[in-house]
Amino acid sequence: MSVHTHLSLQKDLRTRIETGEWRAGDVIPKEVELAEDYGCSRTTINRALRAIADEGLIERRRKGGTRVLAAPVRQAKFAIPIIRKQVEATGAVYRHHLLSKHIETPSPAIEARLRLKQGDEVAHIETLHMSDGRPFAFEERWINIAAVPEITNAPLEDISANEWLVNAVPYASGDVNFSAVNASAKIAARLETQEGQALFVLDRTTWFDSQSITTMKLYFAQGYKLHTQL
Amino acid sequence: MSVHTHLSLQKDLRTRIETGEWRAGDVIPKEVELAEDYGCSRTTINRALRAIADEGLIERRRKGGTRVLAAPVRQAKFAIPIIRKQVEATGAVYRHHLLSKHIETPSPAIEARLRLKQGDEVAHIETLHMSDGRPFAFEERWINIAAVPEITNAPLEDISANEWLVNAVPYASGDVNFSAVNASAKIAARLETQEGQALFVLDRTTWFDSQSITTMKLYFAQGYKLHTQL
DNA sequence: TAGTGGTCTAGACCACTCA
DNA sequence: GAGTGGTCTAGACCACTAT
Repeated sequence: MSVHTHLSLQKDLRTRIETGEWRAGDVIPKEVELAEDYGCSRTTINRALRAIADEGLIERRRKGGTRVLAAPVRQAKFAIPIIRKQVEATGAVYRHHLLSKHIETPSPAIEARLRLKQGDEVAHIETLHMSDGRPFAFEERWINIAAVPEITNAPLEDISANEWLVNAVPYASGDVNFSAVNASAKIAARLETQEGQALFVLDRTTWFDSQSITTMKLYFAQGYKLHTQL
Repeated sequence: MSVHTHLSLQKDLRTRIETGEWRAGDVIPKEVELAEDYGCSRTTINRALRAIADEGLIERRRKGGTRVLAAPVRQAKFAIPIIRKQVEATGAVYRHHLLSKHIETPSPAIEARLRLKQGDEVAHIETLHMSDGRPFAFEERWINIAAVPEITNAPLEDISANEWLVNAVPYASGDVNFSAVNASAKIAARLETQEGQALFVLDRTTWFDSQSITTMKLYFAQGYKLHTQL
């Protein structure tokens, strides 16, 4: 093994791009040449370049070579943890209150979001998530009973629907939207704020194996920020 | 080469986890065994497992083996493109208006955010981004002149500060926050909405080589959603 | 101390794509 | 048709860590 690892190579190659040695649009040397220059195997160079390409810094084409991209599309990554863990990560004590749970015929909007057949019923659940005794987020959720019939017997006083579902259907996929809304009177009361207060909202619909599981809206208390680094 | 590729292996291994053949907490077979089972080399198995580990589905430890994680931390990825491209991607026509540009002594808050020395000056720029003639986002930005002196001569009527900076300092890193705020009277007027309207805000500070470049707040017009898939 | 993943290597063949 | 990246292989040694 030479003195280079795929990580040190990544760092070095990235630097050569960032300092402008290789400018946007330039074709950088081919793998075989880089391998000779660095005195390592082509496999290792390849791994380093692949990592950089995944980040969007370069673009690679067979025969065309490897190009530095002009406007790297910045990708922000957010972790979407279970709410309990999100609260506990701040050092606060988590609790949740099950405010209501009904089995009902969904509104047309919910029926469409979950792509239900007519007559399918949903569990409609309202939960308040607390951090050190103060409201952290208000959750309104609808669950496709046909997909998860066990929900009707779940002990949602002890474990939040959020967490129960993650355990019951851990590897689901889904759509996520973030937006801002003015608090309605009802939601303002839940979150102990004023009607009209701007709230950060997470809107999520979850699927497993092309069957809809649940759709939910999570209204975070005033002042919440979603943070990440680039 | 066997019939397996690292991609087909990834898919197969993922399925075995998602269907519950390997449950949360289980240790799955070691690389050498999987290589024998699938009739491929350990290198290929390793690559497939590494990819799955990057997604947060499994956890790998030397000597400890590979474990299925209990609560996979879902990672949402968002692309953060140049605003012009974001608008144009919807098929709309993009334009921007430079509302103001001043060289000034920063407020203490901005000074702290950019970690400026006392006496350092900033360019304070206000821009309105338009989509098909309607307000799309209002941008308030402060630029560290010491870091990017060329900004004082940049033709910001023709190219938005957003885009100019991406070209001038393409490979910067930074912090990003998303939040919700009520529109002030001034911002409401810019975005042609009402005071108090909940707005989705992107708050970003950018660094290059541990020197601060710029900090900005981007207020999106009413109804904006940030979307992604899991 | 022993077992498992982390990584590197040299060589090979393949697949895409540019000219 | 030829050049470049994409990938696989077999073997090797290393680094971490569980027991």
